[in-house]
Amino acid sequence: MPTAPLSRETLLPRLAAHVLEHGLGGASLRPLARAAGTSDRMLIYHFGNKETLIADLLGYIADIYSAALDAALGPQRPQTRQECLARILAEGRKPAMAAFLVLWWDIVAGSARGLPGYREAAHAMMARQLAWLEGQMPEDDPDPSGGARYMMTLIEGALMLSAVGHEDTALQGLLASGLLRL
Amino acid sequence: MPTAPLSRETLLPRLAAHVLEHGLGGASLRPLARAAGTSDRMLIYHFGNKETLIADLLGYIADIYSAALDAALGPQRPQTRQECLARILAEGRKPAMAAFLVLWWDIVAGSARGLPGYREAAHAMMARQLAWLEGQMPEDDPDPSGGARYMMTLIEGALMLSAVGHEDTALQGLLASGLLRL
DNA sequence: AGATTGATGTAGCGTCCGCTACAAGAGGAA
DNA sequence: TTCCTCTTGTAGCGGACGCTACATCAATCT
Repeated sequence: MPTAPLSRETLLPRLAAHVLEHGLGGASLRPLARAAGTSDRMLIYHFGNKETLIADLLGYIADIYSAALDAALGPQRPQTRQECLARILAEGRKPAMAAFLVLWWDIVAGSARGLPGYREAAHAMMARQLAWLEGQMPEDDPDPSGGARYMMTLIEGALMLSAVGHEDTALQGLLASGLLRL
Repeated sequence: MPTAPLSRETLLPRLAAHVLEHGLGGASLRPLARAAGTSDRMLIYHFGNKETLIADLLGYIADIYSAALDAALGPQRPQTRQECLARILAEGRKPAMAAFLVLWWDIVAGSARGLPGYREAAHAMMARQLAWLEGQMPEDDPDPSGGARYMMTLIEGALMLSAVGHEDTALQGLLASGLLRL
């Protein structure tokens, strides 16, 4: 049985799985290497240094996030903004999304602090989500661009409030917006 | 000249200043101690262990955040939701707020990940901000409670988008909400 | 006075960190 | 064959980490 060749491309999926589970903050070379079935020595060999590894990893995670959004596209568009929001909230409640969200706040924090690679990855992921959301807007919506950005702002605010235990505040905020019906 | 006595109370302000500048992620005992004019040995002596130190520090930061909000209360309430939002955005653009915001995303990330003390501090800070916002709602507002939560959700979403370089998306989202006029 | 307690310094433990030096094997090129 | 390059293993460097052992000194209490 030949051992699979190791390269950036074969390593990144396993590294991504590890940070999705354990976060970016405490991600150090030796645990990452163990999760990827190799050694810290080889991670440095393939990526040059840890900073590049993390930047590449963030780029890869942005890519698989895009792919997940593509896969989530339903066959037909919602007919109202309310329906659109309901779909998105349902999407965000999927269990696979939970790990992603925890990692997401790591990325936002790194972006706000200016860590190399974080802002680019976060920006790309949001841009992708915005494009996806625009594609999900009702066909007869009077202002799909503004509407998508409005919903985006609301959704991200609700997610943040939920992350700090203010699910109720988020829920009432969405209700008061008129975009959510119980 | 007698040296100032060291205690949790005298240490916390200096520790808070340090994490406001350097973040929570890389906060380790020796740099924290240097910033507070003492030794790692004494930090452990006063707080027991690092986890308790961070939890106490987060609580203290939540307190000074509350005090900052109190100080920001204007003499008279705004008369419309638009004016209310404009005030809050102006508040958030103050330079002192910038360091706070960077730290805030650290706290949100820790809260999402379940680190001890983070969720409590984040929840308290959001609760305080929500109360402040309710007090800022126009006196004749038809639904101050729901309106405050709605604006809160929008504002936090806009802050997050700004943190990842999507200031334009946030701006257009707020414009599309009708709560912001240029 | 003698004993007790609290606050602090010095030194160091064991562990993890990112990274490197060095050697060795495998496979292709001359 | 003889190189040479790519890939990998082993070992370890210097430093930071959280934390502890131990001693000291001043203040307080009996």
